[in-house]
Amino acid sequence: MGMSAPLFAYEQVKSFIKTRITSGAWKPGDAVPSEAALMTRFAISRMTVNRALRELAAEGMVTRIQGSGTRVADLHRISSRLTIRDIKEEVQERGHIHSSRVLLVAKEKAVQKLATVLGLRVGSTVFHTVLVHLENGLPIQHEDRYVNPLAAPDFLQTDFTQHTPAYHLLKHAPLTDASYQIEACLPDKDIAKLLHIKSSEACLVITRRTISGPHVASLARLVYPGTRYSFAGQFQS
Amino acid sequence: MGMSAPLFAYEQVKSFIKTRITSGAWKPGDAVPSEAALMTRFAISRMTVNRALRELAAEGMVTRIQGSGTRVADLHRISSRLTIRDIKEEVQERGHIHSSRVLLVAKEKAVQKLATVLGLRVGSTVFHTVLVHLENGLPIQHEDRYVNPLAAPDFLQTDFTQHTPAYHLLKHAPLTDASYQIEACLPDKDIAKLLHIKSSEACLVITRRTISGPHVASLARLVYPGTRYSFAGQFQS
DNA sequence: ATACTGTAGTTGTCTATACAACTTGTGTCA
DNA sequence: TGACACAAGTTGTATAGACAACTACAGTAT
Repeated sequence: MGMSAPLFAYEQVKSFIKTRITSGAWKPGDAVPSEAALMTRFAISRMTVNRALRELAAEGMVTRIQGSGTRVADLHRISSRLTIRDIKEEVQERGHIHSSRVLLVAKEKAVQKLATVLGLRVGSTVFHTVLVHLENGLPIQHEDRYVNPLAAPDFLQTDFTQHTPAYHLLKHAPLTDASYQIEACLPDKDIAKLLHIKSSEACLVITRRTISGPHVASLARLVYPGTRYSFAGQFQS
Repeated sequence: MGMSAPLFAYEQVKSFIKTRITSGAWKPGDAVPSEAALMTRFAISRMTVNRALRELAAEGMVTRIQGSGTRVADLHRISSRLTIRDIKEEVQERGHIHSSRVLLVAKEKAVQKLATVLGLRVGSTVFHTVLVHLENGLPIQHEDRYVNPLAAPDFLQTDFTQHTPAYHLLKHAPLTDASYQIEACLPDKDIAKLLHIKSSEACLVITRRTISGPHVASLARLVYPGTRYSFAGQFQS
Protein backbone atom coordinates (compact mmCIF):
# COMPACT_ATOMS: atom_id res chain seq x y z
CA MET A 1 0.00 0.00 0.00
CA GLY A 2 1.23 3.44 -0.85
CA MET A 3 4.08 1.96 -2.84
CA SER A 4 3.94 3.30 -6.36
CA ALA A 5 6.24 2.37 -9.19
CA PRO A 6 8.75 5.11 -9.90
CA LEU A 7 7.41 7.09 -12.85
CA PHE A 8 9.35 7.27 -16.06
CA ALA A 9 10.45 10.70 -17.15
CA TYR A 10 7.83 11.03 -19.87
CA GLU A 11 5.16 9.99 -17.38
CA GLN A 12 6.31 12.64 -14.94
CA VAL A 13 5.92 15.30 -17.60
CA LYS A 14 2.48 14.02 -18.58
CA SER A 15 1.38 13.95 -14.97
CA PHE A 16 2.76 17.44 -14.35
CA ILE A 17 0.72 18.88 -17.20
CA LYS A 18 -2.37 16.78 -16.58
CA THR A 19 -2.76 17.82 -12.97
CA ARG A 20 -2.47 21.49 -13.91
CA ILE A 21 -5.19 21.08 -16.50
CA THR A 22 -7.60 19.01 -14.43
CA SER A 23 -7.13 21.23 -11.39
CA GLY A 24 -8.13 24.20 -13.48
CA ALA A 25 -4.83 26.03 -13.01
CA TRP A 26 -4.33 26.00 -16.78
CA LYS A 27 -7.52 26.80 -18.64
CA PRO A 28 -8.52 25.85 -22.18
CA GLY A 29 -6.59 27.96 -24.67
CA ASP A 30 -3.71 28.65 -22.31
CA ALA A 31 -0.23 28.00 -23.61
CA VAL A 32 1.60 24.93 -22.36
CA PRO A 33 5.37 25.38 -21.82
CA SER A 34 7.36 24.67 -24.96
CA GLU A 35 9.40 21.53 -25.39
CA ALA A 36 12.56 23.53 -24.81
CA ALA A 37 11.20 24.94 -21.56
CA LEU A 38 10.13 21.53 -20.29
CA MET A 39 13.52 20.12 -21.29
CA THR A 40 15.38 22.42 -18.99
CA ARG A 41 12.75 22.30 -16.24
CA PHE A 42 12.92 18.51 -16.00
CA ALA A 43 16.53 18.21 -17.20
CA ILE A 44 15.63 15.61 -19.80
CA SER A 45 16.08 15.33 -23.52
CA ARG A 46 13.72 16.78 -26.07
CA MET A 47 12.65 13.41 -27.43
CA THR A 48 11.30 12.50 -24.03
CA VAL A 49 9.37 15.74 -23.68
CA ASN A 50 8.12 15.29 -27.22
CA ARG A 51 6.76 11.86 -26.44
CA ALA A 52 4.89 13.15 -23.41
CA LEU A 53 3.27 16.00 -25.33
CA ARG A 54 2.50 13.82 -28.33
CA GLU A 55 0.66 11.34 -26.11
CA LEU A 56 -1.26 14.10 -24.36
CA ALA A 57 -2.33 15.40 -27.76
CA ALA A 58 -3.47 11.92 -28.75
CA GLU A 59 -5.52 11.75 -25.56
CA GLY A 60 -7.17 15.06 -26.43
CA MET A 61 -5.78 17.02 -23.49
CA VAL A 62 -3.73 19.49 -25.55
CA THR A 63 -3.63 20.82 -29.07
CA ARG A 64 -0.33 21.20 -30.90
CA ILE A 65 0.40 23.33 -33.93
CA GLN A 66 3.71 23.00 -35.65
CA GLY A 67 5.58 26.28 -35.57
CA SER A 68 3.18 27.83 -33.12
CA GLY A 69 3.07 25.90 -29.90
CA THR A 70 1.04 23.74 -27.56
CA ARG A 71 -2.16 24.86 -25.85
CA VAL A 72 -4.66 23.33 -23.47
CA ALA A 73 -7.43 21.75 -25.58
CA ASP A 74 -10.68 23.61 -25.88
CA LEU A 75 -13.69 22.21 -24.05
CA HIS A 76 -11.57 19.41 -22.91
CA ARG A 77 -14.30 16.92 -23.53
CA ILE A 78 -14.06 13.60 -21.91
CA SER A 79 -14.62 10.46 -23.88
CA SER A 80 -14.57 6.77 -23.25
CA ARG A 81 -14.02 3.77 -25.40
CA LEU A 82 -17.06 1.74 -26.27
CA THR A 83 -16.00 -1.71 -27.32
CA ILE A 84 -17.61 -4.39 -29.41
CA ARG A 85 -17.47 -7.46 -27.25
CA ASP A 86 -18.65 -10.99 -27.40
CA ILE A 87 -21.58 -11.47 -25.07
CA LYS A 88 -20.31 -14.83 -23.93
CA GLU A 89 -17.01 -13.30 -22.89
CA GLU A 90 -18.87 -10.50 -21.15
CA VAL A 91 -21.06 -12.85 -19.15
CA GLN A 92 -18.17 -15.10 -18.18
CA GLU A 93 -16.14 -12.10 -17.08
CA ARG A 94 -18.88 -11.39 -14.56
CA GLY A 95 -18.31 -14.90 -13.25
CA HIS A 96 -21.64 -16.09 -14.56
CA ILE A 97 -22.64 -18.93 -16.84
CA HIS A 98 -23.46 -18.26 -20.45
CA SER A 99 -25.71 -20.51 -22.49
CA SER A 100 -27.76 -20.04 -25.61
CA ARG A 101 -30.79 -21.38 -27.42
CA VAL A 102 -30.36 -21.65 -31.15
CA LEU A 103 -33.69 -20.87 -32.81
CA LEU A 104 -32.72 -20.62 -36.45
CA VAL A 105 -29.75 -21.43 -38.68
CA ALA A 106 -30.63 -21.06 -42.33
CA LYS A 107 -29.79 -19.92 -45.81
CA GLU A 108 -32.24 -17.43 -47.26
CA LYS A 109 -32.73 -15.32 -50.36
CA ALA A 110 -32.15 -11.64 -49.74
CA VAL A 111 -35.08 -9.33 -50.24
CA GLN A 112 -34.57 -5.83 -51.62
CA LYS A 113 -33.91 -3.99 -48.38
CA LEU A 114 -31.55 -6.57 -46.92
CA ALA A 115 -29.64 -6.94 -50.18
CA THR A 116 -29.05 -3.20 -50.30
CA VAL A 117 -27.71 -3.04 -46.78
CA LEU A 118 -25.39 -6.00 -47.27
CA GLY A 119 -24.26 -4.82 -50.70
CA LEU A 120 -25.59 -7.87 -52.53
CA ARG A 121 -27.99 -8.44 -55.40
CA VAL A 122 -31.64 -9.17 -54.68
CA GLY A 123 -32.14 -12.92 -54.40
CA SER A 124 -28.55 -13.64 -53.35
CA THR A 125 -28.05 -16.23 -50.65
CA VAL A 126 -27.56 -14.87 -47.14
CA PHE A 127 -27.07 -16.63 -43.83
CA HIS A 128 -29.60 -16.02 -41.11
CA THR A 129 -29.31 -16.94 -37.44
CA VAL A 130 -31.55 -16.28 -34.49
CA LEU A 131 -30.43 -17.02 -30.93
CA VAL A 132 -31.35 -16.22 -27.38
CA HIS A 133 -28.46 -15.75 -24.97
CA LEU A 134 -28.91 -16.56 -21.29
CA GLU A 135 -26.99 -15.50 -18.23
CA ASN A 136 -27.33 -18.01 -15.39
CA GLY A 137 -30.35 -19.37 -17.23
CA LEU A 138 -32.09 -16.01 -17.57
CA PRO A 139 -32.59 -14.62 -21.09
CA ILE A 140 -30.68 -11.38 -21.60
CA GLN A 141 -30.31 -11.00 -25.35
CA HIS A 142 -32.27 -11.83 -28.47
CA GLU A 143 -29.90 -11.88 -31.44
CA ASP A 144 -31.22 -11.75 -34.99
CA ARG A 145 -28.37 -11.73 -37.49
CA TYR A 146 -27.81 -11.76 -41.22
CA VAL A 147 -24.37 -12.64 -42.53
CA ASN A 148 -22.81 -12.06 -45.92
CA PRO A 149 -21.52 -15.42 -47.27
CA LEU A 150 -18.71 -13.65 -49.11
CA ALA A 151 -17.26 -12.39 -45.84
CA ALA A 152 -17.64 -15.63 -43.84
CA PRO A 153 -18.22 -18.61 -46.17
CA ASP A 154 -18.18 -21.31 -43.48
CA PHE A 155 -20.31 -19.41 -41.01
CA LEU A 156 -23.09 -22.01 -40.94
CA GLN A 157 -20.71 -24.86 -40.12
CA THR A 158 -20.19 -23.41 -36.65
CA ASP A 159 -21.76 -25.11 -33.65
CA PHE A 160 -23.51 -22.08 -32.20
CA THR A 161 -24.04 -23.72 -28.82
CA GLN A 162 -20.25 -23.66 -28.46
CA HIS A 163 -19.25 -20.37 -30.07
CA THR A 164 -21.42 -17.33 -30.59
CA PRO A 165 -21.94 -15.95 -34.09
CA ALA A 166 -20.06 -12.82 -33.03
CA TYR A 167 -17.09 -14.94 -32.02
CA HIS A 168 -16.98 -16.73 -35.34
CA LEU A 169 -17.11 -13.44 -37.21
CA LEU A 170 -14.43 -11.79 -35.09
CA LYS A 171 -12.19 -14.78 -35.68
CA HIS A 172 -12.77 -15.30 -39.40
CA ALA A 173 -13.77 -11.95 -40.80
CA PRO A 174 -11.23 -9.37 -39.63
CA LEU A 175 -13.23 -6.35 -38.62
CA THR A 176 -12.40 -3.06 -40.26
CA ASP A 177 -15.43 -0.90 -39.59
CA ALA A 178 -18.71 -0.93 -37.78
CA SER A 179 -21.61 1.35 -37.08
CA TYR A 180 -24.27 0.97 -34.45
CA GLN A 181 -27.45 2.49 -33.23
CA ILE A 182 -28.81 2.28 -29.70
CA GLU A 183 -32.49 2.85 -29.12
CA ALA A 184 -35.31 1.97 -26.79
CA CYS A 185 -38.51 0.30 -27.86
CA LEU A 186 -41.12 -2.27 -26.94
CA PRO A 187 -40.56 -5.86 -28.04
CA ASP A 188 -42.59 -7.88 -30.53
CA LYS A 189 -44.84 -10.48 -28.96
CA ASP A 190 -42.65 -13.41 -29.95
CA ILE A 191 -39.45 -11.75 -28.76
CA ALA A 192 -41.11 -10.84 -25.47
CA LYS A 193 -42.07 -14.45 -25.03
CA LEU A 194 -38.56 -15.68 -25.76
CA LEU A 195 -37.06 -13.19 -23.33
CA HIS A 196 -39.64 -14.06 -20.64
CA ILE A 197 -40.88 -10.50 -20.32
CA LYS A 198 -44.17 -8.74 -20.84
CA SER A 199 -44.54 -7.06 -24.20
CA SER A 200 -45.09 -3.81 -22.32
CA GLU A 201 -41.58 -3.89 -20.91
CA ALA A 202 -39.09 -1.52 -22.50
CA CYS A 203 -36.07 -3.00 -24.25
CA LEU A 204 -32.68 -1.72 -25.30
CA VAL A 205 -32.12 -2.39 -28.98
CA ILE A 206 -28.77 -2.26 -30.69
CA THR A 207 -28.58 -2.49 -34.44
CA ARG A 208 -25.11 -3.07 -35.73
CA ARG A 209 -23.58 -3.29 -39.16
CA THR A 210 -20.05 -4.59 -39.44
CA ILE A 211 -17.69 -4.29 -42.35
CA SER A 212 -14.80 -6.61 -43.11
CA GLY A 213 -12.48 -5.39 -45.81
CA PRO A 214 -14.46 -5.05 -49.04
CA HIS A 215 -17.61 -6.69 -47.70
CA VAL A 216 -20.42 -5.72 -45.42
CA ALA A 217 -20.02 -8.71 -43.15
CA SER A 218 -23.06 -8.76 -40.96
CA LEU A 219 -26.20 -7.00 -39.86
CA ALA A 220 -27.35 -7.73 -36.33
CA ARG A 221 -30.29 -6.66 -34.22
CA LEU A 222 -29.76 -7.25 -30.52
CA VAL A 223 -32.64 -6.86 -28.07
CA TYR A 224 -32.01 -6.64 -24.32
CA PRO A 225 -34.68 -6.62 -21.63
CA GLY A 226 -34.56 -3.18 -20.03
CA THR A 227 -34.82 -4.55 -16.52
CA ARG A 228 -32.04 -7.06 -16.81
CA TYR A 229 -29.43 -5.24 -18.80
CA SER A 230 -27.81 -1.86 -19.02
CA PHE A 231 -24.70 -0.46 -20.53
CA ALA A 232 -22.31 1.01 -18.11
CA GLY A 233 -19.15 2.81 -18.85
CA GLN A 234 -16.52 4.99 -17.40
CA PHE A 235 -14.78 8.03 -18.67
CA GLN A 236 -11.38 9.12 -17.59
CA SER A 237 -9.23 11.99 -18.68
CA MET B 1 -6.75 13.96 -56.76
CA GLY B 2 -4.71 10.84 -56.33
CA MET B 3 -1.91 12.87 -54.83
CA SER B 4 -1.12 11.61 -51.39
CA ALA B 5 1.32 13.13 -48.98
CA PRO B 6 4.51 11.10 -48.79
CA LEU B 7 4.22 8.91 -45.73
CA PHE B 8 6.70 9.24 -42.91
CA ALA B 9 8.73 6.18 -42.12
CA TYR B 10 6.77 5.32 -38.97
CA GLU B 11 3.54 5.66 -40.92
CA GLN B 12 4.82 3.28 -43.58
CA VAL B 13 5.55 0.67 -40.94
CA LYS B 14 2.14 1.13 -39.34
CA SER B 15 0.42 0.87 -42.68
CA PHE B 16 2.45 -2.22 -43.60
CA ILE B 17 1.35 -4.03 -40.47
CA LYS B 18 -2.21 -2.72 -40.47
CA THR B 19 -2.99 -3.92 -43.97
CA ARG B 20 -1.67 -7.38 -43.19
CA ILE B 21 -3.89 -7.59 -40.14
CA THR B 22 -7.06 -6.19 -41.67
CA SER B 23 -6.63 -8.30 -44.80
CA GLY B 24 -6.47 -11.39 -42.63
CA ALA B 25 -2.97 -12.37 -43.75
CA TRP B 26 -1.83 -12.13 -40.14
CA LYS B 27 -4.34 -13.63 -37.74
CA PRO B 28 -4.92 -12.89 -34.05
CA GLY B 29 -2.13 -14.44 -32.02
CA ASP B 30 0.36 -14.46 -34.87
CA ALA B 31 3.76 -12.98 -34.20
CA VAL B 32 4.54 -9.59 -35.67
CA PRO B 33 8.17 -9.14 -36.86
CA SER B 34 10.43 -7.93 -34.08
CA GLU B 35 11.73 -4.39 -33.97
CA ALA B 36 15.11 -5.61 -35.15
CA ALA B 37 13.57 -7.38 -38.14
CA LEU B 38 11.53 -4.35 -39.15
CA MET B 39 14.61 -2.16 -38.72
CA THR B 40 16.53 -4.02 -41.37
CA ARG B 41 13.50 -4.58 -43.61
CA PHE B 42 12.72 -0.87 -43.81
CA ALA B 43 16.30 0.30 -43.27
CA ILE B 44 15.28 2.66 -40.50
CA SER B 45 16.31 3.14 -36.91
CA ARG B 46 14.85 1.26 -34.00
CA MET B 47 13.26 4.30 -32.40
CA THR B 48 11.18 4.79 -35.51
CA VAL B 49 10.03 1.18 -35.57
CA ASN B 50 9.35 1.41 -31.86
CA ARG B 51 7.10 4.41 -32.32
CA ALA B 52 5.09 2.63 -35.00
CA LEU B 53 4.56 -0.47 -32.87
CA ARG B 54 3.83 1.55 -29.75
CA GLU B 55 1.11 3.47 -31.53
CA LEU B 56 -0.38 0.30 -32.97
CA ALA B 57 -0.49 -1.13 -29.46
CA ALA B 58 -2.24 2.01 -28.21
CA GLU B 59 -4.80 1.60 -30.97
CA GLY B 60 -5.40 -1.97 -29.88
CA MET B 61 -4.16 -3.63 -33.06
CA VAL B 62 -1.26 -5.48 -31.46
CA THR B 63 -0.21 -6.68 -28.04
CA ARG B 64 3.34 -6.23 -26.86
CA ILE B 65 5.04 -8.08 -24.05
CA GLN B 66 8.44 -6.96 -22.91
CA GLY B 67 10.95 -9.73 -23.39
CA SER B 68 8.57 -11.84 -25.41
CA GLY B 69 7.49 -10.04 -28.52
CA THR B 70 4.66 -8.45 -30.45
CA ARG B 71 1.57 -10.33 -31.57
CA VAL B 72 -1.59 -9.49 -33.44
CA ALA B 73 -4.16 -8.55 -30.80
CA ASP B 74 -6.53 -11.28 -29.81
CA LEU B 75 -10.11 -10.68 -30.78
CA HIS B 76 -8.94 -7.58 -32.46
CA ARG B 77 -11.73 -5.68 -30.92
CA ILE B 78 -12.85 -2.50 -32.44
CA SER B 79 -13.80 0.37 -30.26
CA SER B 80 -15.12 3.84 -30.69
CA ARG B 81 -14.99 6.91 -28.59
CA LEU B 82 -18.18 7.90 -26.87
CA THR B 83 -18.08 11.55 -25.98
CA ILE B 84 -19.89 13.62 -23.40
CA ARG B 85 -21.42 16.45 -25.33
CA ASP B 86 -23.69 19.34 -24.64
CA ILE B 87 -27.14 18.63 -26.05
CA LYS B 88 -27.48 22.19 -27.30
CA GLU B 89 -24.27 21.85 -29.29
CA GLU B 90 -25.48 18.51 -30.61
CA VAL B 91 -28.81 19.86 -31.80
CA GLN B 92 -27.27 22.92 -33.40
CA GLU B 93 -24.73 20.76 -35.19
CA ARG B 94 -27.64 19.04 -36.88
CA GLY B 95 -28.70 22.48 -38.12
CA HIS B 96 -31.73 22.49 -35.86
CA ILE B 97 -32.98 24.91 -33.26
CA HIS B 98 -32.47 24.16 -29.58
CA SER B 99 -34.71 25.57 -26.89
CA SER B 100 -35.50 24.56 -23.35
CA ARG B 101 -38.17 24.84 -20.71
CA VAL B 102 -36.84 25.42 -17.23
CA LEU B 103 -39.10 23.61 -14.77
CA LEU B 104 -37.15 23.87 -11.54
CA VAL B 105 -34.15 25.75 -10.17
CA ALA B 106 -33.81 25.25 -6.47
CA LYS B 107 -31.70 24.61 -3.41
CA GLU B 108 -32.65 21.50 -1.49
CA LYS B 109 -31.51 19.48 1.49
CA ALA B 110 -29.92 16.21 0.52
CA VAL B 111 -31.63 13.05 1.66
CA GLN B 112 -29.59 10.00 2.65
CA LYS B 113 -29.25 8.38 -0.75
CA LEU B 114 -28.39 11.54 -2.64
CA ALA B 115 -25.93 12.67 -0.01
CA THR B 116 -24.09 9.37 -0.28
CA VAL B 117 -23.78 9.54 -4.04
CA LEU B 118 -22.58 13.14 -4.01
CA GLY B 119 -20.22 12.55 -1.11
CA LEU B 120 -21.95 15.03 1.20
CA ARG B 121 -23.52 14.86 4.63
CA VAL B 122 -27.25 14.26 5.00
CA GLY B 123 -29.06 17.58 5.08
CA SER B 124 -26.37 19.47 3.14
CA THR B 125 -27.55 21.95 0.55
CA VAL B 126 -27.61 20.70 -3.03
CA PHE B 127 -28.67 22.38 -6.24
CA HIS B 128 -31.48 20.82 -8.20
CA THR B 129 -32.57 21.64 -11.74
CA VAL B 130 -35.17 20.12 -14.01
CA LEU B 131 -35.39 21.05 -17.69
CA VAL B 132 -36.93 19.82 -20.89
CA HIS B 133 -34.84 20.27 -24.02
CA LEU B 134 -36.56 20.72 -27.37
CA GLU B 135 -35.30 20.25 -30.90
CA ASN B 136 -37.26 22.36 -33.38
CA GLY B 137 -39.95 22.67 -30.74
CA LEU B 138 -40.25 18.93 -30.10
CA PRO B 139 -39.24 17.61 -26.67
CA ILE B 140 -36.25 15.25 -26.90
CA GLN B 141 -34.76 15.19 -23.43
CA HIS B 142 -35.94 15.45 -19.84
CA GLU B 143 -33.02 16.44 -17.63
CA ASP B 144 -33.16 16.01 -13.88
CA ARG B 145 -29.90 17.09 -12.28
CA TYR B 146 -28.39 17.47 -8.84
CA VAL B 147 -25.23 19.53 -8.46
CA ASN B 148 -22.70 19.65 -5.67
CA PRO B 149 -22.33 23.31 -4.52
CA LEU B 150 -18.68 22.69 -3.63
CA ALA B 151 -17.86 21.88 -7.25
CA ALA B 152 -19.84 24.70 -8.87
CA PRO B 153 -20.76 27.39 -6.31
CA ASP B 154 -22.37 29.83 -8.75
CA PHE B 155 -24.32 27.21 -10.64
CA LEU B 156 -27.74 28.67 -9.80
CA GLN B 157 -26.79 32.14 -11.06
CA THR B 158 -26.79 30.80 -14.63
CA ASP B 159 -29.64 31.73 -16.97
CA PHE B 160 -30.56 28.23 -18.07
CA THR B 161 -32.53 29.42 -21.06
CA GLN B 162 -29.20 30.67 -22.45
CA HIS B 163 -26.73 28.02 -21.37
CA THR B 164 -27.46 24.42 -20.45
CA PRO B 165 -26.48 23.11 -17.04
CA ALA B 166 -24.01 20.78 -18.77
CA TYR B 167 -22.34 23.75 -20.44
CA HIS B 168 -21.94 25.59 -17.17
CA LEU B 169 -20.41 22.55 -15.54
CA LEU B 170 -18.01 21.86 -18.42
CA LYS B 171 -16.84 25.46 -18.25
CA HIS B 172 -16.53 25.88 -14.49
CA ALA B 173 -15.90 22.45 -13.08
CA PRO B 174 -13.05 20.85 -15.05
CA LEU B 175 -14.14 17.28 -15.63
CA THR B 176 -11.84 14.55 -14.46
CA ASP B 177 -14.01 11.46 -14.40
CA ALA B 178 -17.46 10.31 -15.25
CA SER B 179 -19.49 7.15 -15.23
CA TYR B 180 -22.71 6.48 -17.03
CA GLN B 181 -25.39 3.89 -17.39
CA ILE B 182 -27.66 3.47 -20.38
CA GLU B 183 -30.92 1.63 -19.95
CA ALA B 184 -34.41 1.37 -21.35
CA CYS B 185 -37.55 1.90 -19.35
CA LEU B 186 -41.02 3.35 -19.37
CA PRO B 187 -41.45 6.97 -18.28
CA ASP B 188 -43.29 8.26 -15.23
CA LYS B 189 -46.63 9.86 -15.96
CA ASP B 190 -45.39 13.41 -15.47
CA ILE B 191 -42.28 12.89 -17.57
CA ALA B 192 -44.37 11.33 -20.33
CA LYS B 193 -46.61 14.37 -20.29
CA LEU B 194 -43.67 16.76 -20.49
CA LEU B 195 -42.15 14.83 -23.39
CA HIS B 196 -45.49 14.64 -25.19
CA ILE B 197 -45.48 10.86 -25.36
CA LYS B 198 -47.68 8.11 -24.05
CA SER B 199 -46.52 6.55 -20.81
CA SER B 200 -46.40 3.22 -22.62
CA GLU B 201 -43.67 4.43 -24.95
CA ALA B 202 -40.18 3.15 -24.25
CA CYS B 203 -37.50 5.65 -23.31
CA LEU B 204 -33.72 5.67 -23.30
CA VAL B 205 -32.43 6.66 -19.91
CA ILE B 206 -28.91 7.78 -19.19
CA THR B 207 -27.78 8.22 -15.64
CA ARG B 208 -24.51 10.03 -15.34
CA ARG B 209 -22.26 10.90 -12.46
CA THR B 210 -19.45 13.35 -13.08
CA ILE B 211 -16.44 14.00 -10.94
CA SER B 212 -14.41 17.18 -10.86
CA GLY B 213 -11.16 16.95 -8.98
CA PRO B 214 -11.94 16.05 -5.36
CA HIS B 215 -15.72 16.49 -5.68
CA VAL B 216 -18.55 14.51 -7.17
CA ALA B 217 -19.82 17.37 -9.28
CA SER B 218 -23.16 16.28 -10.55
CA LEU B 219 -25.70 13.51 -10.85
CA ALA B 220 -27.95 13.65 -13.87
CA ARG B 221 -30.81 11.53 -15.14
CA LEU B 222 -31.56 12.12 -18.82
CA VAL B 223 -34.68 10.64 -20.38
CA TYR B 224 -35.08 10.47 -24.18
CA PRO B 225 -38.23 9.41 -26.03
CA GLY B 226 -37.39 6.13 -27.78
CA THR B 227 -39.05 7.16 -31.00
CA ARG B 228 -37.31 10.48 -31.37
CA TYR B 229 -33.82 9.77 -30.28
CA SER B 230 -31.15 7.15 -30.70
CA PHE B 231 -27.47 6.99 -30.18
CA ALA B 232 -25.48 6.30 -33.25
CA GLY B 233 -21.81 5.73 -33.53
CA GLN B 234 -19.09 4.52 -35.75
CA PHE B 235 -16.12 2.35 -35.14
CA GLN B 236 -12.98 2.38 -37.14
CA SER B 237 -9.79 0.44 -36.80
C1' DA C 1 12.30 -35.65 -12.71
C1' DT C 2 13.36 -31.08 -10.55
C1' DA C 3 15.60 -26.92 -9.67
C1' DC C 4 18.81 -23.71 -11.00
C1' DT C 5 21.73 -20.85 -14.14
C1' DG C 6 23.09 -18.50 -17.95
C1' DT C 7 22.33 -16.70 -22.52
C1' DA C 8 20.13 -14.90 -26.47
C1' DG C 9 16.38 -12.33 -27.98
C1' DT C 10 12.87 -8.87 -27.21
C1' DT C 11 10.72 -4.70 -25.63
C1' DG C 12 10.99 -0.18 -22.60
C1' DT C 13 13.17 3.95 -21.88
C1' DC C 14 16.41 7.72 -22.60
C1' DT C 15 19.99 10.72 -24.75
C1' DA C 16 22.30 14.07 -27.87
C1' DT C 17 22.02 15.59 -32.28
C1' DA C 18 20.30 16.81 -36.74
C1' DC C 19 17.47 18.61 -40.22
C1' DA C 20 12.82 19.81 -41.99
C1' DA C 21 8.49 22.33 -41.82
C1' DC C 22 5.83 25.72 -40.07
C1' DT C 23 4.39 30.24 -37.48
C1' DT C 24 5.08 34.69 -35.87
C1' DG C 25 6.92 38.97 -35.44
C1' DT C 26 10.29 42.43 -36.93
C1' DG C 27 12.61 45.15 -39.98
C1' DT C 28 13.50 46.79 -44.60
C1' DC C 29 12.52 48.43 -48.95
C1' DA C 30 9.67 50.37 -52.34
C1' DT D 1 1.03 52.12 -46.30
C1' DG D 2 2.02 47.76 -48.23
C1' DA D 3 4.86 43.93 -49.77
C1' DC D 4 8.59 41.29 -48.93
C1' DA D 5 12.59 39.08 -46.62
C1' DC D 6 14.57 37.43 -42.70
C1' DA D 7 15.29 35.56 -38.10
C1' DA D 8 13.82 33.43 -33.98
C1' DG D 9 11.02 30.17 -31.94
C1' DT D 10 8.29 25.95 -32.15
C1' DT D 11 6.92 21.40 -33.43
C1' DG D 12 7.68 16.99 -36.57
C1' DT D 13 10.56 13.41 -37.75
C1' DA D 14 14.68 10.54 -37.82
C1' DT D 15 19.18 8.57 -36.23
C1' DA D 16 22.77 5.81 -33.67
C1' DG D 17 23.78 4.30 -29.51
C1' DA D 18 23.11 2.90 -24.70
C1' DC D 19 21.38 0.53 -20.72
C1' DA D 20 17.53 -1.68 -18.22
C1' DA D 21 13.90 -5.08 -17.65
C1' DC D 22 11.85 -9.00 -18.96
C1' DT D 23 10.94 -13.73 -21.38
C1' DA D 24 11.96 -18.08 -23.13
C1' DC D 25 14.82 -21.67 -23.70
C1' DA D 26 18.69 -24.72 -23.38
C1' DG D 27 21.96 -26.82 -20.58
C1' DT D 28 23.60 -28.26 -16.11
C1' DA D 29 23.63 -29.86 -11.54
C1' DT D 30 21.10 -32.07 -8.03
